[in-house]
Amino acid sequence: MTRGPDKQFDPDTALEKAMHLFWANGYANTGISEIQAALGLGRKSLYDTFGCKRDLYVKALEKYARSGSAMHLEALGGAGPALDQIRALMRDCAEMHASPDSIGCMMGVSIAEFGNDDPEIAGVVRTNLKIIENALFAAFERAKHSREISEKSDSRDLARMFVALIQGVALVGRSRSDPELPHSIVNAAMGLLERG
Amino acid sequence: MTRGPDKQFDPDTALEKAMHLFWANGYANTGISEIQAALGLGRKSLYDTFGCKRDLYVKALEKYARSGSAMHLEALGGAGPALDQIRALMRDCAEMHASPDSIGCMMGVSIAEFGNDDPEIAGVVRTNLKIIENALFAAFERAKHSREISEKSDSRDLARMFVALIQGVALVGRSRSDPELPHSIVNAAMGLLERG
DNA sequence: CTAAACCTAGACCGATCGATCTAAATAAAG
DNA sequence: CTTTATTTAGATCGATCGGTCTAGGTTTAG
Repeated sequence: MTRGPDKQFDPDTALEKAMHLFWANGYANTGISEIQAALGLGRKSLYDTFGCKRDLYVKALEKYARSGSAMHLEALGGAGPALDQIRALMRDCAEMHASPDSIGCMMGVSIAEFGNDDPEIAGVVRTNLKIIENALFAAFERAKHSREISEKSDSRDLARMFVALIQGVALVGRSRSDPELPHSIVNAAMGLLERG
Repeated sequence: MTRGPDKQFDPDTALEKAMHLFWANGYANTGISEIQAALGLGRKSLYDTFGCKRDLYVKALEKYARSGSAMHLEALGGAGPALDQIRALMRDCAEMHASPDSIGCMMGVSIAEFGNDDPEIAGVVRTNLKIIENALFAAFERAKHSREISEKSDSRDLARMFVALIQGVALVGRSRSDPELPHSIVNAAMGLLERG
């Protein structure tokens, strides 16, 4: 039997705002007060709902991983030519990180900040990257069988290379060096893939 | 006319140790006390020699950039088949980041932590990545003219893609996911390059 | 010797951090 | 109504941070 009002805020919306803060600024450079202000919550509500700062970060990272995985799986999952799907995915990636609003990829930011120090965080990142690698692997296998790419290609290696490329694109996007960079990178990769 | 003893420590050696700390742990997660302990210096000597923490970080980042640029320019600068030089460079990169001791690339770590917030830091990173891109560009141009790679290749795009790949390899190296990943990534890239 | 420059060791300061706690307001259940 | 749970606001705590400062030791120049 519950008494009193339900939560007057949506925990999932709040978590998403926290996710964006951690994503943009990293863990150490995001203060609890900053999170509190952005979420419009009292300190007690924050701790009651999400636990300590690190727990909140893990929840935010898991949320990012879920939405990222879903996005990649959707892009690579349907019917139709696999190479087209891969190309579309990479072009979207380039487009996103060519924007002056790009803040990179939270997976990459998390790796940079935590490396392998925190086992749970490292596990979330590894699992997510592996999911994307496997989705790309399946797509490359389909592309190979339908002769869209060379049969001499190693789909596992290609999948891993494209995961690395996505991380590279996100990184140069975060650095805001030159909006042309992401497009150059993807152009080169797709050109090689289509000719090789 | 100087009086008293010369510095009883080598500033360059000390800077290199600080560089490794920042490289491994990032800026925010490296404390002055930690640096002081690693360098074996008194706090006063530290501040007299290198200024505040951020100035020390910039000096460390510049040192990293110098040595990294030199390494890449040396690998790509000599005579001989350009494609072989590129392959050797990438294999070395994979080897380095396949090690369980890999801590990734300080450029990538710096981008993840600072993004575009600190203009001076962003400038150092951008300059360094541009130097490497240009060295790769020259190598790809040579490879193209000597028919080592397809004439249809865009050397500028390829150079940028390989910079992104290097950053991607370094990132997965820092995450210590799987020692095979860096080799897979480089195998795929070199395979595409040699066939495309 | 004295004087000056550099060193280490460590106290110290103000600010900020994450986290806890209290108090008052609010809203739903009975 | 009362009761209970949740809310926001904000005081507060101990720890840690970057940075400054003082004290005392050491080495070199004159």
